[in-house]
Amino acid sequence: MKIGYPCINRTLGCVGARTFRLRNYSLDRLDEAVRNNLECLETMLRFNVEHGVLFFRITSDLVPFASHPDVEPLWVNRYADELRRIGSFIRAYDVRIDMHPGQYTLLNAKETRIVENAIRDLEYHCQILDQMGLDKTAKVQIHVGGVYEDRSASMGRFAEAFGELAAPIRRRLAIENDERSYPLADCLEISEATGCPVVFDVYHHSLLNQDEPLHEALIAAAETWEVTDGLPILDYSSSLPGGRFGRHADTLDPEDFEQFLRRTYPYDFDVMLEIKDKEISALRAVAVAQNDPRFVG
DNA sequence: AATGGTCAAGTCAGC
DNA sequence: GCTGACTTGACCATT
Repeated sequence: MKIGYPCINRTLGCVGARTFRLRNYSLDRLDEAVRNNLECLETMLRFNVEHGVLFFRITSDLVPFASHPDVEPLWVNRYADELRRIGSFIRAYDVRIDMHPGQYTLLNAKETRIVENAIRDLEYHCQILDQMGLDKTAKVQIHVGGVYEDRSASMGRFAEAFGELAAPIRRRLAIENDERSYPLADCLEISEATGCPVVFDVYHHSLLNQDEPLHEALIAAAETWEVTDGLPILDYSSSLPGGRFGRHADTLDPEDFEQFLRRTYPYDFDVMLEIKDKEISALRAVAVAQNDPRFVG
């Protein structure tokens, strides 16, 4: 069990997701942003390794606008050396990596233009991981998408689009249960049809479920992972006290996390903490997990 | 230097 | 049919 956090580290001074407004786009600006982002990524990875955090989500903004038609042909191959070097570091310290494209990446959209954009976006994410020389345990996790007033047809469109993806993309994908449209049971059904592993989001599951007990849900999700996919990934967070539906907590509640570790014992997985204060919570989680025989840091 | 409006993209609820 | 929430960090124009 490795513990990780997504994309950003506020303890270190660097900004790892520098971007720019598209109207201000230039090759110089792109270079400046990407070189800065890669340097910061390396700094964050070093910090993580020093602190027992061996799981990390790389931001989708690593190369801003990477799947934009004007930008895409320029960036591929442009940063290959840097990506290879960072990849070597990741492999040397056996760091688990994932990426998580945003809400606009919809494989099951009805409009072909949207699906095409989604595929280009997935190509970008996979290119980054490929150029780092990472195997398929480095996952790109996405949500199933919209319901479009017909759940089963929309799940069918996802499975169909998935089947048509190029192999280098298909092998990296994982689907995650969400909190408003597709609960775990739907993801498992899609997984059955596609072979795509399921990232189990504990918090989403608490908001949208079919009353499965935690350990049952955990086992079912874990069974969708082949050995070559790596340890199952689990997204952990809790609700913001007093916050609106679905809001993530500002910081880790160590007692809640300790209870979570107890309740999931002895099942093994890598834990991504989706919590606002990022590395602060990750370090606290690492401290809590020190006594757990599953923990690797 | 600080502030607040705005930013590629889509869906869905609410009017 | 249209508008705004969703969620959220960073950019950038304005002061």
